[in-house]
Order: sequence, then structure tokens, then C-alpha cells
Amino acid sequence: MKLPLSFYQRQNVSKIAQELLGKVLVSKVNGKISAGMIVETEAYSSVEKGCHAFNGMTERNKVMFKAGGVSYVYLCYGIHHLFNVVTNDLNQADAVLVRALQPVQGMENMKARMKVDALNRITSGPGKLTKAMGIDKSFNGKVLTGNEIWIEEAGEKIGTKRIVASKRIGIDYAGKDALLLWRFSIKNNEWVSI
DNA sequence: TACGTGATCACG
DNA sequence: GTGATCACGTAA
Repeated sequence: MKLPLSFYQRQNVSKIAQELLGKVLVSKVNGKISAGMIVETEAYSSVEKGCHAFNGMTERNKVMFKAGGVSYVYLCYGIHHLFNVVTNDLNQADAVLVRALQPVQGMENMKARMKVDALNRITSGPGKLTKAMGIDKSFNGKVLTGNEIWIEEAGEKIGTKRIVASKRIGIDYAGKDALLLWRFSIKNNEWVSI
């Protein structure tokens, strides 16, 4: 079952980032379904320097200001598309970066997109998982209750004891906000990026 | 550890 | 217009 907009339209982005662990991200590209369980996330909020929206709205980050429940996809380092889930209310620019998945469906589609034969860690990293899932900038701003990309409730719920909190990756420019323990992953899951 | 890669951003 | 920057991945 797809997560409803009410799941995303809440204020505590760090809590939402933790609740997304164990949920299943699904994409449908050219009729091909791919799906993976979310095993690693990072929370971003406009009140801290790590967030793209810290200095207000720009052409790149404008979808972050929409009401929660849409995707935010942007190009990083000129090569990688990164996929985020926008949360919170209208004009509250919070988002959760999805950093790693454990494939659960459509593995053949993922391997084909990655041009590899083995499944080995092809979704263990924010840039790799978008490529494997077929997510690019055309997904920017898509509502997550539609038929192109969505997130489903999975069978298992990840308890607090199975969640590891750590510093977010690659945001040294954020000063003391880089120290926030806003990266969350499922303990001992082999698909986590690092 | 080093660097490719190109859109984006804050300047003029 | 222009130059610096960057929520990564791979090779070494």
C-alpha cells in the first residue's frame, strides 16, 4: 500500500527519515517496475546549513518548498542524480535523501540499467540507486502517490534498536551542522553505502 | 587520495 | 556572462 501524503506532511524530518527505513521505494519506467527496501537515509531541514534550502528558494530547490509527498531530484557533481523525499508543510523546505536500497523486485531491470551481470551492491549509494531505479531529473517534483514513483509500507517494521544514527556524508561545508546525527541506516544491513 | 563532470548559484 | 562549487563513485 502506498504511503499517504499525511505520512510526508509532518514536521519532524529526522523522525520521518527513520520511519522510511524498511519501506519500499518503487519506480515504473517505460512500464518496467523496480523496487528496493530503503536501508539508509539522511534528513535535511531548512534551518541548518547542510540543507539546499538554507539560503532560501532557488531554481534548483524550489520543489522542496512544496507540501510534503513529492520527489526532489537534482544532479550532483555533474554526473549523479540524487533522490529526495520532500516532507513537512507548504513552504517548510525539509527533505529526506535516500542513500541506499536493498533490491526486492525488478532486479533484472536494475542490472540492465547498470550494465552489470551481478546484483552486487548496485543500489548501495545515492547516485547508484537512482541509476539502477531509472530515476533522473524528469522525476523532479513528481507526487509520490502517483504511478511513476512511490513508497510502500513493507511487512516488517524497523525498531529503534535496529537503527544506527551517524553524521551525514559529504557536507563538511555545513560547519557545526555537519555534526548532526541525521544519517540513519539499518544496523548490519549489507546494502548500506559505507 | 585524486579527479571527472556539468548544472547551478551568487556575483557583476 | 563567468568562475567556484558540489548531499558521488571509481580507480589507485
